[in-house]
Formats: sequence, C-alpha cells, structure tokens
Amino acid sequence: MERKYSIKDDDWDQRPLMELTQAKGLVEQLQTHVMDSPSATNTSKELMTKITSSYKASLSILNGVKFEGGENSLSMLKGGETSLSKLNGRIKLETGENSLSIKCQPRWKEQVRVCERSGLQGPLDDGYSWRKYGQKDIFGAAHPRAYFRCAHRVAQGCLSNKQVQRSDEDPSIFDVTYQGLHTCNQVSHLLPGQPPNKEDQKLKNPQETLLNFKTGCHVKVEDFNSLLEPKSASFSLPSASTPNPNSSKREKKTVIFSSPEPQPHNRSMDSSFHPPSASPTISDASLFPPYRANNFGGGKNLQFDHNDFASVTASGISSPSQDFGLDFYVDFNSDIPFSR
DNA sequence: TTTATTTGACCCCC
DNA sequence: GGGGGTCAAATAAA
Repeated sequence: MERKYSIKDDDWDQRPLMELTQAKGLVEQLQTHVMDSPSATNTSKELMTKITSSYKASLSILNGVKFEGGENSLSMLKGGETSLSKLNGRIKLETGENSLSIKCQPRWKEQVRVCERSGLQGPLDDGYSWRKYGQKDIFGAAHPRAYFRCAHRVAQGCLSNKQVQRSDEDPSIFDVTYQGLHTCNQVSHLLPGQPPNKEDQKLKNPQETLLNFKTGCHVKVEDFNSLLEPKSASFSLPSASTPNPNSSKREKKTVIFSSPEPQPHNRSMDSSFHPPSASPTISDASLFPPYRANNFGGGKNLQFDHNDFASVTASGISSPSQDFGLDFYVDFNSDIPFSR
C-alpha cells in the first residue's frame, strides 16, 4: 500500500516520523506475512511482534514531539531496560540510569454542541475507545473535567488521551481536548466490512454507535437516559483524533447532538442503552444531560486554540491498513527537559 | 467473575 | 500552597 505524505515547512523536520510511520506499516505487513507462513519459526514470529511493538512505542514518542536537545538527547539513553510511561502530561522514556521527559504531544481542541432535538439516525461505527480514569472539579469552572485515555493503552501502548469539560458559557457545548495521536489499531473500526478483532468486539455493541457524520466525524453515544443519573453517559469523538483532512487551520466545525423529547420513563427505561464496558465514556449527570445524537445537525467543531501550532499533514499514521488524510496542529512550544 | 467507572488521595508543576 | 492530572481502591455493571 502506498502512502502519501504532505508536509509544510515547519520548525523541525517531520520526516523521521513519516519514515517511521511508513516503516511501521511495512513491518506490520511483513508480520502478517510471517504469521501466515507455515514455515515461519516461533522465534521469527516473536521477533516480528517485538519489532512491531517497538515501532508503535517509537511513534508514541515521535508523534508531535520535538527533541530540543537534538538527536543527542536520545543517544544519551542507552543501556538497560527501556520503559515508556506517561505522567502529568509528559511522556517519560526511561532506560538504565537515564530518562527523557517529553511534555509536548499533538494537542487540539474540539467543541461539541448538544441541542435539544431528538434524532437517532441508525448505527454508526466509530473509531476509538476511551476509558475514563478520572474526573476533577476545576477551579473557576462551573463543570467538572473528565479525563479519558485510550482503552488500548495497556494492550497496544497507545498514549492518546482526552479531556472533556462542559463549557461555562454555553452548557450545550463540551470542550474536548485531545492529546497524542493514536498508535493503536482502533482506526480499523473505520474500515467498512472489516471484521473487528476479538478485543474490539468485546468493547463494542450495536447500541453504542448511533451516529455517522458524513464529514467523517464519528460520534459514539451511549446510555442517553442514564445521563440524567450520576453515571453512565457516554460518547466519544474518535475522529477527532484524525481530524478531517479538509479542515483548514483554526477552522471551526460543530458536532451537533440533540436530546430526545422529554420522556418521563427515560430515567429508568431502556436496557438497550446501557453502556458497554469499555467505551468512550463521559459520565456525570451535571456534565452530560440526556442528549441523543443526531447526524444531520452539523459538522464537528474542530478548534485548534494554540497560536503557535505548526501544521502537519500526514496520512495513515495510525493504521497501515488505511489511507486517509490527517491534518492536525502540533504544539511545539512545550519544553523538553532532560533529567536523570 | 470480569471489566469499567467512580472518587478520594496523591503527586508534580507553577 | 494551590491547582491540575493521575493513581488506585472501592463500587457498579455486565
């Protein structure tokens, strides 16, 4: 499969990232070939798996990361076991006695509007699964902020995460901040006709997916009724991790949700809308009222709110099996301290 | 029983 | 010291 990359002149060279992305795709193809080969030894299969994992870990670091310390920063990390972790918004690469802390990742913001009209429009298949890992009351904000990370973080080392907070100005709008590109294979969900893998099948069910935006924005909404209750409201904006290639810089689109007409039995009804286990979820009665998704209300709101974003265009970063445009803005402002 | 969510506590940065 | 982000035990749901 051929990949196309388009890149503008930026502060730093994205080519290593693109090359690595391409290499990852090729290795995954090779891995498929090796796994299917009856003559392949267990050792070669194991090596292929390790190589693929290594590529994914590397991409997790390189996606949106600028090494201020230059190439030597990485060359200082040598010897011993290498581990990759994330703490306080920083990616930390540790090996032996050394560690490299990286703060910046691709970061962008979406605004999701929810309005009071019903309009369930059939199933949709969405791309990414998120797992909620925290919620905080934010100083000066009327509504709490929910924290999500990629549900495949453990299994595939994907470091993508997002924060969701209801807007103070307009309660019908949710500010969704994404950080980090997906390095997992969830994008495969977007491929029509492609059977989900075993794990994904566990994560999804037909009731989860209610929308499909023509723009390519996929929104998952679960258990709208229970949004009235302190738990179990759920939705995700998977495509936000792969913003519409047609979107221009600082372009604003809006994802429109609509709530069902008031239904007295809503609170208790509907086992059919219970949230699946591992889903992109947002939970908080105060945050998430009984909204129902609708796919004819509008586009998605993609807002890049940083003044110093560099524009990068790449393709198929997250999936070797799919070619799609990917426009995003990378905040290169953050510092990249090196510590021991 | 397994898996996901909730929420108080803890940690780190400013 | 305060605030934001994350962890992890408790709890809920499937």
